[in-house]
Amino acid sequence: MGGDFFILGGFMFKPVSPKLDVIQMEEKVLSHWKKQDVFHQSMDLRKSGKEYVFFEGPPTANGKPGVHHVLARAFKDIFPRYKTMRGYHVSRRGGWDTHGLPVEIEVEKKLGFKNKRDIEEYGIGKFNELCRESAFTYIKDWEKLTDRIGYWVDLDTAYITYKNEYIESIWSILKNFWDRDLLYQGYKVVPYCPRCGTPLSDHEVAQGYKEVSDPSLFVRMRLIDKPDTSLLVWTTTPWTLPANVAVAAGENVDYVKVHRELDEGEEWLILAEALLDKVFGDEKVTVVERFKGKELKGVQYQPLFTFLPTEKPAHYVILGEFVTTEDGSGLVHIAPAFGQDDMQVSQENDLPVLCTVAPDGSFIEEVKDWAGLFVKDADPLITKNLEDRNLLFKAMLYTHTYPFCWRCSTPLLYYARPTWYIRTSQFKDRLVEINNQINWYPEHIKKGRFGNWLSNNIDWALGRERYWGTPLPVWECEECHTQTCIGSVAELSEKAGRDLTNSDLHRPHVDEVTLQCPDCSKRMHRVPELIDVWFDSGSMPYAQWHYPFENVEKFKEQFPADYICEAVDQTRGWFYSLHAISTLLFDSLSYKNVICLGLILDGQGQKMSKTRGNVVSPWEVLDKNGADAMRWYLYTASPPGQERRFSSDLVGEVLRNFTLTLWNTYSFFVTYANLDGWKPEKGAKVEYSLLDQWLLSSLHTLVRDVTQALETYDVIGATRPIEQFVDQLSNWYLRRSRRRFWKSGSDTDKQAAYATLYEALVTVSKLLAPTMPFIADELFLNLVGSVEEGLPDSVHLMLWPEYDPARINEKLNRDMSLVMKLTSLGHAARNKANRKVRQPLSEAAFAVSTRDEASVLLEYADLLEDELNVKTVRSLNSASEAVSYALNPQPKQLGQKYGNRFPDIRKAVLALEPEKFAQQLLAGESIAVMVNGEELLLQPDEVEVRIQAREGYAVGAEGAYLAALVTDLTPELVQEGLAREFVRRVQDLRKTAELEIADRIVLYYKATPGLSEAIKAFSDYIQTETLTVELIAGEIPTDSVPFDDEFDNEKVSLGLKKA
RNA sequence: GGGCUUUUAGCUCAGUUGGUUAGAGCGCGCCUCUGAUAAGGGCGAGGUCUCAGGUUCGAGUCCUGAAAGGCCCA
Repeated sequence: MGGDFFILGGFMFKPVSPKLDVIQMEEKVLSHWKKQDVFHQSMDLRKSGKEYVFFEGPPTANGKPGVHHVLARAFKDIFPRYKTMRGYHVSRRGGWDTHGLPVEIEVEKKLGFKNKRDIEEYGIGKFNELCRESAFTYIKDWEKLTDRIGYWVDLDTAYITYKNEYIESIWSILKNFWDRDLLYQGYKVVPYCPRCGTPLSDHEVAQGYKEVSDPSLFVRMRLIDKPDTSLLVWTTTPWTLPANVAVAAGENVDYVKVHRELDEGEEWLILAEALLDKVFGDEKVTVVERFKGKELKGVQYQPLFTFLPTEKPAHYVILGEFVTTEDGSGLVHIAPAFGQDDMQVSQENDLPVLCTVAPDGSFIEEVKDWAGLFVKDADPLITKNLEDRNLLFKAMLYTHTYPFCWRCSTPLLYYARPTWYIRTSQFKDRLVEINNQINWYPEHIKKGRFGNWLSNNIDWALGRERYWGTPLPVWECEECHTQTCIGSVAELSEKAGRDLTNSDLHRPHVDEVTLQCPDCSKRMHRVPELIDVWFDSGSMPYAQWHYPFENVEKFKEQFPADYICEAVDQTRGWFYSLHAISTLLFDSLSYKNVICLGLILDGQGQKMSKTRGNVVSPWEVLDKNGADAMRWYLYTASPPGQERRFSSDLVGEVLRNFTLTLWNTYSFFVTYANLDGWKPEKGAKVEYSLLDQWLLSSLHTLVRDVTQALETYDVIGATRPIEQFVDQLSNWYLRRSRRRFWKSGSDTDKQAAYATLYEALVTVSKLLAPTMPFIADELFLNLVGSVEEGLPDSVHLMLWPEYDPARINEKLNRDMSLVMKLTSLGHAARNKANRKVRQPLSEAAFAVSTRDEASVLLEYADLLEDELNVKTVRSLNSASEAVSYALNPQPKQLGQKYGNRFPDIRKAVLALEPEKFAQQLLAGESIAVMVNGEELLLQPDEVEVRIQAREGYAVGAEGAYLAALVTDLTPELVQEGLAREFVRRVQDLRKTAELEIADRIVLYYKATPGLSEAIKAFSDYIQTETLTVELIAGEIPTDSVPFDDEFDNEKVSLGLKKA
C-alpha cells in the first residue's frame, strides 16, 4: 500500500460503514420515500407513458396478514416497479374485500351467536354495522405491513366492496345478465350448513372435507309380494331413510337372491353378486337365483317409515347409472331431498320428494319419533328403531371423507334448496377459448387445473341466504310472483317512487324498499338472497370505477389487466370470477398475464394455518432480516408456482450471503473512492484492463438476461443471476483488484478499476430496484445522487438500464471461467502438497484441453501467478512430467453415431495404449480402432484425452484440466515466505491497535536469525505493505503496542507506534 | 374417486435434446486466505435420484404402474 490518501477537490460520497444495520437502513429509505412521496412521483412522472395495468386482488382485513400475504404482495410489486422504470404509467389501486361469511362469522363469534335466528333477533341492521367495522379490524396491520415490505399500492384510493357505488356497479352487471336471461332461480340439492343456515359454494365445501366414521347400515326392504324376501339396501346416512322413496339398481349389474337360515325361520335377500363376500364374510349362504339389475325394475317394497304421505307412486326399484358395486350392497337408497343423484333420478322417474328436515337441520314435526332432533344425532335412534323391527341386517362403522362447514365445522347436509344461478355453462366454449389467450405462470395451470375446471363448467350458484353482502337486486310480487331485476339506484328510486340516492343498499334497508307490481299492482319485495362474495371481487375491474355510471374512459384505459398475481387457491376463486364475469359481459379476458403462486408451508412442510398454530409472523422475519432479504428469499427460493417451505433462518441466509456481500463491495468502493477523492466523470476516457472488460461483459450479459426474464415474467431468471454476479464481483473481481485500489497516485489503471466497479454497482442498484427496493435505493442515492445534480430522488424514478451488446464478449466470459477453474485446481494442488498460499512457489504448470485454452493461460499468466503465489506459470504439453493420459470415449458422440455398437467401441478404445493415441488425438488426428474385425476411424472430438496425476506429484485435476506445482523451495523462496508471514503479523497488529487504513507507523522488531535475514532482504516490500516509515531492529520500546509470535521455527517480537 | 403438481445430500434447491464420475448453497469436520467482508478458497464426510416394471447400446431424464406429500374438484 502506501498511496497518498488525501481528499481531492472536497468531493465525497456519504461514508459507508462495512457493518450494515439493515433494519435502520430500510427505515431510513422508507422515511425518504414518504418525505418525497416517491411512490406518487413514480406514477406522476410517467403520466404520459403507456399504461401498464395491474389489478389488486382484494384481501379481507378482518384477519392479520401472514407470510403468504407477503409472498403475494412481493410478487405483485415486482412488475409494476419494473414497468415504471421502463417508462410505463402504472396506477396501482388497492382494494378491500369486505363482504361475506368470514366477516359474519367473526362477528357472530364475538357476540356468542349460535345460528341465524340469533342474528335476526339481534337485528340485521345492527349486525351489519358490526360487520362493516369488523371488515377493517386489522386494517392498521395491513397498512403497516404493506408499507414495511415496500409494496407500492395506492391504499388511499383503495376500492371497497361495501360502498354503494361498488354495489351499484354489480347490480348493473346482474341486470345485464338478467336481461339476457343468464340469471335464473332453480332448485337443487346443495351442500348446506344447517348451523349457518346457508348453502355453501363448491369451493367452500372443498375446504372442509374430513375423514370421519359414520354409521353404515344394511337394511331390509321387504318386498310387498313376498315379505320373507328383502332388498338388502345400504346407507351411511340413516337420517335420510324416513325420506326414502325408491331403491336404485344398476341395469347391467349382476344380482343374486340368497337363502339364509335364521334362528327363527329363514329369509331371502337380494344384493349384487360382486358384494356377496363383503356383506356376508364367513357366513355360508346359498345363492338361489341370479339376474341382471333391469329385472328388478318396478319391484315394490314396503317403506321403512311412513311419516309423510306420498302423493305419487313410490317405494319401488328404479335403475340408476351411478350404482356401483364397490361398497354396500349394489342397491342404493334414494332420498331425493338429500342427494344430488337422488334428486335427478327422482325427477326422471317422477317420484315424490319427501322433505323430512327443517332448514336448521332438525326433523320436522311430522317425523314424530324424532321431531326437533338434529338429524345426525338421530342416527343411533333410527338404527335402534330398525333393529327393534327386525329391519336391520347389519350395522357397522364406515370411514370416508365427508364435508363439514369450513367455518363452523358442522357436518354439511345435502339438502334441496331454491337458489339463484348464472348460466356460465352456456359460455363454456368461450371460457375455454378466451383462457387460451392468457399467459399462465406456471404454464400447466392454463390447460391443467384452470382449463379442466372451465371445460367442466357448471352454472355458478350465486345465491347466499345471509346478511352481510351485496343484495341480489331481484324483486318479486307477493301476489303474482312476477320478478324484476334492478340495475341501478336511479331505477330503484323511480320504481319505488322515492329518492333512494343516499340510502344504504345493504340489508335490512334495501329490503324495506317495495315496488309496485306492473302486472297486478300488488307489492313487490326483494328476494332474500345475497350474492356470492366471489362475484364482488370478480366485478372489481368495473365496480372499482363505478362503471358504467362514471369513469367510462378510465375503465377502458384500465381494462383488461396486463398482470395479476395470487396464490393457486384462487383458481376457482378470483381467477375464475374475474374470467367468468368478463367473458359473459364483454366476451373478453380480464387479465393477460397471471402468476399463480404456490402455497407457503412451514419448516416441516405443513400448510400454515391458524388452526394448526404454525403460522410464522412476517414481523418476526422483517424485524430480524429486513424486507429486502425476505422478498429476495421469496423470489429466489423456488419457482413461484411451487409450494415452498419457509422459516426465518432461510431468510437470514440471504442476508449473510447476498445482501452483506453486496454491501461490503459497496462499502469498499465508497471507502477507497473517498480516500482517493475519485468521482465518476461522464465521457472520461478509460483504459479497461482485461479483468475490467470481463466484469463489464458479465455486467452487460446480466442486464440482458435480467431484462429478458422480466419481460417474460420469469422471476427466478430475474433474480438468481444477480446473486451470481454479485458473488463474482465481490469474490473475484474485487479480490483480484484490491491492489489496484491501494496503490499510490492515480494512474489510468486505478481510474479504470474505479470506473468499472462504479458502473457495476450503479447498474446492480437499478437491476435490484424492482426486487430489493430498499438497498437498491440506498446504493443509488449515494453513488449517483451524491454526484449528479438535478437527478430524481430515487432509483425508482430512473429508467431501466440498457445493455450494450458491444460490451458482451462471450469469449472473455468463457476464458475467465477457465482461469477460475485453473486457480481452483491450483489451490487444490497446494492443499495436497501441504503448501500454504503464503509460501511462494517457483512454478505452476497446467494442462488444458485445447490450443485456445493454452493461449488463455499465457494471457492471464499474471493473474494466475498472483492468485496462486507462484513465480511462473506455463502449460504442460507432454506426458513426460507429472502426468499420464487416459482415453475417455465420449458416449454422446459415439453413441449417437454408432448406436448399439458403442459398448464394443468403448471396450476397444479402453484397451488401447493411452500415451500413444493421446498424442495423436491432441495433435488433432483421428485414430483407428479395430472393433469386431472392422476398422473404425474415431475423430478427436469423439474421444476425450484425460490427464491423470502420476503418483507422488502435487496436482489438482478435474476432467481434462490439471494443475501441477513445483514444490521445491529455494532459500530465496523460503525467505520471501517468512517475509510474508511477518507482514501478516504486522497487519494483524495494525488492526488490534485500531489504526486507520492510511496511518503510517514506526515498527520495532526482534527476531531469530533466519527471520531477521528475511526481514532485511525484503524490507522494502515489508515497509510498503504495512505503511512502515521506519523499520527498526532491536529492543521493543515500552511505549509501543507489543506483539509476540512464533512460526516456521522462528520467533519474533514486535512493537508498533503511530508515525 | 378424478384433475393438476411435487418427491434428487441433514436442510433449501439445480440438473439442458436421454450419454456412462448427479451438482450448488447452507449446515458439519479439517486445512487455508484476508487492512472490504457477517466473508472467500481447498479437502472430507453425506445420494439404492420415492418404489416396481418397460423402452434403449445407455434412464435422475422417456413410457406404464404404485406409494407418499400438496392443492383443487367430487
